[in-house]
Amino acid sequence: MWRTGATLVFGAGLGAAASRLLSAGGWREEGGADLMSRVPVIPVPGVPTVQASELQVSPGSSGAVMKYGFPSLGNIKTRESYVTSYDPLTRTASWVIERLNPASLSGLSDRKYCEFKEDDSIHVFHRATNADYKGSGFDRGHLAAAANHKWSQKAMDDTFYLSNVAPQNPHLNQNTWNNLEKLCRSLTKRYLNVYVCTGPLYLPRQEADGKLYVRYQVIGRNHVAVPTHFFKVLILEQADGKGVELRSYVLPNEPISEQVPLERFLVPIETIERMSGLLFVPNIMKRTAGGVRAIADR
DNA sequence: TTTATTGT
Repeated sequence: MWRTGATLVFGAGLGAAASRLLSAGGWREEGGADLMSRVPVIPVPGVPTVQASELQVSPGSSGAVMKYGFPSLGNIKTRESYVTSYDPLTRTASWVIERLNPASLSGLSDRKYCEFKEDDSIHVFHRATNADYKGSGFDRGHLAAAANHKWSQKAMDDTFYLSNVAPQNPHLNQNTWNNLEKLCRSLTKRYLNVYVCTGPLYLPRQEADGKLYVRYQVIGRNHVAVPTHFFKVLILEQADGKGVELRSYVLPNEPISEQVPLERFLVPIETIERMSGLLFVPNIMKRTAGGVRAIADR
């Protein structure tokens, strides 16, 4: 069984497909086959590539990884393998962006040389520690995945900062979430670059009194927040230079049968933007001539 | 293969 026990309810204005996908009773999709025709894989025609000189929103030297802009502008950190925004309240990242291509995926780096470590750049009041996770029942789930950065041991090491980690259901992490990470890597065979933005979500649920509450567990002495869900936004650059495509996923932080196809978790990017407080599409539109075209349920 | 934790 993979459906959520709790009822998920979102605010007005969500796309029909999204509200159907996330409707009361959990994640069972009722739209049938035509749901897929109305959801994600968004073609973005127009400018195929953007020159580095056009980058203006990038604080620091985040470079090519941030080509499509920042989802938010607080607590930005740039590491060897990713750029991230840290949320001191939850003791985990708001989002992490990485760029995958065949070069980033190949190399001799090995996670056996890596250890999860505190992020000393974060104030000790707001920092997760390994002790927080120990015995919690949750995995230290990577946001930017280690195997995405075999090109450099330093790059792989940097994914082991606990600021790039969130408490994740072990079954989810080691099965369906792992499969989603593998899918991201396999897409580098068909696309020039795969930009991946990953983060936690803390979604409201309807409780017994009929009202909506955001409720999440916290673990350890530092009260590291356990996300209710995780998102992944993929920006896929076509190799022929014709433009980019978007795909965005939301998965509940609970066991999911591997029998459930990943397509079942596709959602319109606007759904993630509303739920997360982040913005992706304005950035992408700024970076492309044609903008985001024709999403049926937008 | 990659994702991990726990115990010795």
